[in-house]
Amino acid sequence: MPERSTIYEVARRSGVSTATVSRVMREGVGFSPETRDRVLAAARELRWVPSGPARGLAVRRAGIVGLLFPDLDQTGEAENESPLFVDQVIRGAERAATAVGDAVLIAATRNAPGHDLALSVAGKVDGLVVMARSLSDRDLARIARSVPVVVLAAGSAPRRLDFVGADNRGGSRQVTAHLIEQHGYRDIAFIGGPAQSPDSIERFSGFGEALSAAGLSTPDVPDAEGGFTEAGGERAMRAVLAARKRPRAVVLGNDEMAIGALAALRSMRLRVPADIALTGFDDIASARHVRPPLTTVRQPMRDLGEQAVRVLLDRLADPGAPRRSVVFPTELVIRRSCGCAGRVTGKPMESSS
Amino acid sequence: MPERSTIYEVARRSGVSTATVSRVMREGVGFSPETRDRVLAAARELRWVPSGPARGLAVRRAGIVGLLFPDLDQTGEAENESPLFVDQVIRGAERAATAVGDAVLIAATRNAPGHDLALSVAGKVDGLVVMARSLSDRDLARIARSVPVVVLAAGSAPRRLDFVGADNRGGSRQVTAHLIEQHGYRDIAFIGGPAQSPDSIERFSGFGEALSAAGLSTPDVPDAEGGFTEAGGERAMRAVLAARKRPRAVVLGNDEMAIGALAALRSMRLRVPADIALTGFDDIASARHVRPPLTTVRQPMRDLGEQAVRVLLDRLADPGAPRRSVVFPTELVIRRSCGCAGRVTGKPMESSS
DNA sequence: CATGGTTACGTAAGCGGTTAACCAGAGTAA
DNA sequence: TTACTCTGGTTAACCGCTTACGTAACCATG
Repeated sequence: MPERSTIYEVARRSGVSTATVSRVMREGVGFSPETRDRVLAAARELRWVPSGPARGLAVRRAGIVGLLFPDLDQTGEAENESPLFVDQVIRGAERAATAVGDAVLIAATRNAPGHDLALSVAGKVDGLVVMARSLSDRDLARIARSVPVVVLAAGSAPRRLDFVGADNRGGSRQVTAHLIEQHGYRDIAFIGGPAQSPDSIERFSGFGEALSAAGLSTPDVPDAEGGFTEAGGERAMRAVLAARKRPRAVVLGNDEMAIGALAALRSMRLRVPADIALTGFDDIASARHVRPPLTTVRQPMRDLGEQAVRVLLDRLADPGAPRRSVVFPTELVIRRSCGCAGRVTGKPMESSS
Repeated sequence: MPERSTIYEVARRSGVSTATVSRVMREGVGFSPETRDRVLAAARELRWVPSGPARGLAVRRAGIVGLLFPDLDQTGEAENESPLFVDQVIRGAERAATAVGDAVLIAATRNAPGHDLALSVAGKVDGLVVMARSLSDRDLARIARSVPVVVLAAGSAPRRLDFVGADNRGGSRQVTAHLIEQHGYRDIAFIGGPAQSPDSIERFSGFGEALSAAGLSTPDVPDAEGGFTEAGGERAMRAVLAARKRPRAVVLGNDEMAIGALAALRSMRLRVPADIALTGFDDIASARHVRPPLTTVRQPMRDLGEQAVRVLLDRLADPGAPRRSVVFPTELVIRRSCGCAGRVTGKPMESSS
C-alpha cells in the first residue's frame, strides 16, 4: 500500500529546503550537481509523487481538461455497439493534453437535472470540451458561465463560444450531390436522427442544399426519424416505404441507421443499390463490413478531439482572445450502397491483398 | 470569460464565515433556513464552483480515479477502427465513479520510457485502474508502488494486486468445445494475437484445454500470429493455409482477425463455414454485420470497467483489506460462422422485426 | 576596499478549501 | 439563581505545494 510522502520529507532527507526540492524537480538547472542528485535520490527513494491538488492550488491550475459527453450513457448502450465518436475524440484529446502535461477527465451529464454533476466536475478542471449533441444552448451557456468551454459539435457554432466541428452540412451536401450527379437519382428521401439533434439538423440541411442546387424540390422535414440507432433506422425505413412512393435513394443521418435500413430492405426483398440506393454518415467500422458496403461520409474525429483541447488550452492561456471557430472538412467515402461499382475512394485498409 | 470566485467571497456576500458556507454546501442541515438560503443565493449569484484542488488538498482526496491505457495510441489507430474495449471500459468506469461523486481521468503511457507520464498522472488521482494488456509485470509493480492500482486484464491475476478481469480462458475453451462437440470438428487451428499478450495467451490456453479434454492432441504454440488486427488476421489465415493441411475450423484470438480471415478465405474461394468454420472473440459490432455473422465470445466490458473502479474505491477506503480478484464469466455468442444454422443465442438486437 | 552582480539556496506567505475546537445565547432543569 | 445542554455559528490551524523575496557567500570591478 503506497504511503504518499510529501515534499517536506524529501527536503529533510536531502538536507535542503522545500523550495529547492520544488525547483530541482521542475527546473532542473541552476543547482550544484550534488544538491540536485541528493534531491533526486531522495525523491526516488521515497517514491515521491508531487500532490496534484497541492500543486494545482498553488499554481491556480489543475492541469486537467474535461471532456463532457452529455449522452455517454445512451450511446453505445446496446452492449457492444460501436461508440466510435466518443472513443476517437477521447484519443485525440488525450494526445493534445498530454503534449502539454495536462490530463483529460471524462464526464457525463446523467439524467436531466443532473447538471450539478457537470458542475461537480467543473471545479476539478481548468476547462471543458463539451459534446453538444444533445445539449440545449441554454444548458451550454449555463455551463460556460462557470468554466471556460469549447463546443465540439456539428457545423452550427453557438453565439459566443469557441467552437470546433466538422462540416456536417457540407458532407451531407456532398453525398447527396453524388447521388444526384453521378447516379442521376432524383427521388431521394432523408432519414434523420433525433429532431433536435444539431448533427441531424445540419445533415438534413446539407441534403436540402444539394437538392435545391440541382433544381429539385426540397422538403421541410426529414421523411422519417430514426434516432440515430440501428433499430430506429430499420423502423424508419419501413415507415417511409409505407408512407410514400418508393424513393430511388435514401440518405441516412448516420451509419447505424443505414445498417438498420439495409436489414429492413433485405427482409422486404428489395435490393441495394439496384432497387434503392443508401448512404450513411460517420464511416463506422461496420460500414465496410456490411453488404453492400456503405457509401458514407467520414469525419476526422480524432483531429476534432485534438483540436478542441488545443483551442481550449489557447483560451485558458489568453482569456481575452477573440472567439475562435474551426471546422474540419469531411471526406466522402464511396463504396457500393450508392450504386457505384465497388471502387473504393476512401482510405484503403491497412493492407489488403 | 468566467472569473472564478472563492468561498471567501461567498462568505462575505452572505454575511457568514467560510466554515458555514462549507458546511451548508455539503451538509445542508443544521442551519437556520435563512442562513442557508442566503448562502445558497450568494453561491449561485457568484457562480461559485468550489475549487477541486483546494478541496482535494484539504480532504487529502482528489476525488479522481485514473484509467491507464498503455496502448491507447496503438489501438484504434486505423482511422475508424472500432476500439471497443477502451470505450466500454470507460463508460463503466465513469458510471461507477460518478456514483460516488468521483470523476475519471484518462491516461496513456506514450513511448517506452514515458512511464514518467504515468507518474505525472499519478499525482492527480487517488488510484489507478490499469489495462495491463501491454504492460510488463515489472512496470505494473513500479506504478503500484506509488499509487494504489487495480489491474484490469485477461484471466491471469498478478501476484499481490487487486484484479478484475473476464474469464478469457474459459470463453475460449467454450467456443472450442462447441466446435468439437456440436460440429464434430477435430482438426482445428488457432490464430493468436501478439505472442506476449496476456489475452492471447489466455485464449490459446483455453483452446488447448478444450482440445485435450476431447482427447485431441494439443499444440504448444498458435498456428499463426495475427497481431489482433484485421490485416494481420488476413495474413495469418493465408499463412496457415500455406503451411499445413487445411484445418476444418480455426479459432481466432479476436473478431478483428476473424474478419480479416474471412476476407482471405473469400478471396481464395473457400466457403465459411462449409469449407472452413471460424470463430472470433469479443463480439465487436462488426461481428454481427459481416457475412457470415461471426460466432464469438462476449466479455462484459462495461461491467469490467465498473467493477474495476469499485474495487479501487474499496481499496482506497480500506488499504489494509485482503487482496481481491474478481473475474467475470464470458458469454458464447453463436451465429453462423461456426456452422450453426443461424440461430442466434446472443442478446438480440434492440428491436428486430 | 566599498560596491555591485551572480550563484545557490532558504523563508514564509499564500493558494481555497475543511474541520476540530471553541463560543454566545437561548432554553431547560434543579 | 445557577448550572447545563443545545443551536447555530465563528476562529484558526492545517492540507502540500509554489514562488516572491531575502540573504549569505563569492567574485569582479573601479
